[in-house]
Amino acid sequence: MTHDEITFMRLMQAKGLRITEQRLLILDAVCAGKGHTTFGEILLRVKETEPSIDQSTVYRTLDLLCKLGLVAANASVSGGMVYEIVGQTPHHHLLCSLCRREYAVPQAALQAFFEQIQAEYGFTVTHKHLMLEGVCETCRQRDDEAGQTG
Amino acid sequence: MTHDEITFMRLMQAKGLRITEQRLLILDAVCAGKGHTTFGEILLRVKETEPSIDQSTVYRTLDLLCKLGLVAANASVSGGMVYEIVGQTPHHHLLCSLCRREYAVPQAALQAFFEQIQAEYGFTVTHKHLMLEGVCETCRQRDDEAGQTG
DNA sequence: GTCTTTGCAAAGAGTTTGCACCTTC
DNA sequence: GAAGGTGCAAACTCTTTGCAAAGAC
Repeated sequence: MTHDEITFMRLMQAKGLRITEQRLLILDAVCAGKGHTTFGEILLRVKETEPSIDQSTVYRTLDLLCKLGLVAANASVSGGMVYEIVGQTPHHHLLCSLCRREYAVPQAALQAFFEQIQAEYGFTVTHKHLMLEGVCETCRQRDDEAGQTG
Repeated sequence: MTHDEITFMRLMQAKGLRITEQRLLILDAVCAGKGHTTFGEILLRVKETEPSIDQSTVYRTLDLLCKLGLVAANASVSGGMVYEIVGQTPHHHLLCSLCRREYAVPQAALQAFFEQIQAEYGFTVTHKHLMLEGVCETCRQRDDEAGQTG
């Protein structure tokens, strides 16, 4: 069990909601994708195991999982939605705009920054999955080398 | 002239593109909305002056303005796109999830944080319009009071 | 006069909804 | 057995595209 299946079951029972094959499959599919997973990827993965599953079920279930706080939904750059399991430790992401790779950043690294915003603006940041775009070290070095020699 | 209309004209002429009534109107509409403006708001504002304008024109023009670097497009939390004039000074936003109000934050306030990310992760943040969700001071105080008395 | 841009309409993605049937508890 | 969940199909929103007419230079 790679994810909080027990948390899921407990939450469901507490709310009088049914635990179904489909819901477990969809939760699994979100877990299987490290980092942010697009809707299409989740649907594809779920359909591998159970082809009869409908996209409306996936949408409804993802919505439910978000409300339960097990999954976080974010609007992706391309317009669609991306989903991610909310782990024990809140964290954020660095997305390299060149290689499209994602790097996780623990909440601790942003804590000081959030506190500064709080102090200066009285604004309490509650953002759970911040996505910072930029250029990663690998890509930057590659670019630097290309620039030097050219 | 509230915005870089001259910059716009110069850019257009340099690229051999036509300066039209519609394009000026759409640029105005993006300027008129402080902070992030949704597509719907822009369309509405433009239609007030010129009802015959079509949404496809607005989409095409916004796309053009983005390519010219005059407007920045971001995926909003609700899925649609939001647009904003790219000013001289880069800045970011605090979005209150309770009152939906937006607060601008100068780039300077985030500089130290971006440098920390650079130092710790070798990652150069290039994000131009960061959108941080949270709770603003006004809403937090209201909630605090409600919580105390209740 | 030429080439770009526009409005219209229709198509295309992505997402939501209504409903009859099925499943979980 | 009752309440909730699923699949199907259709609707709905947001965005893009093709094309003939209109407009900028």
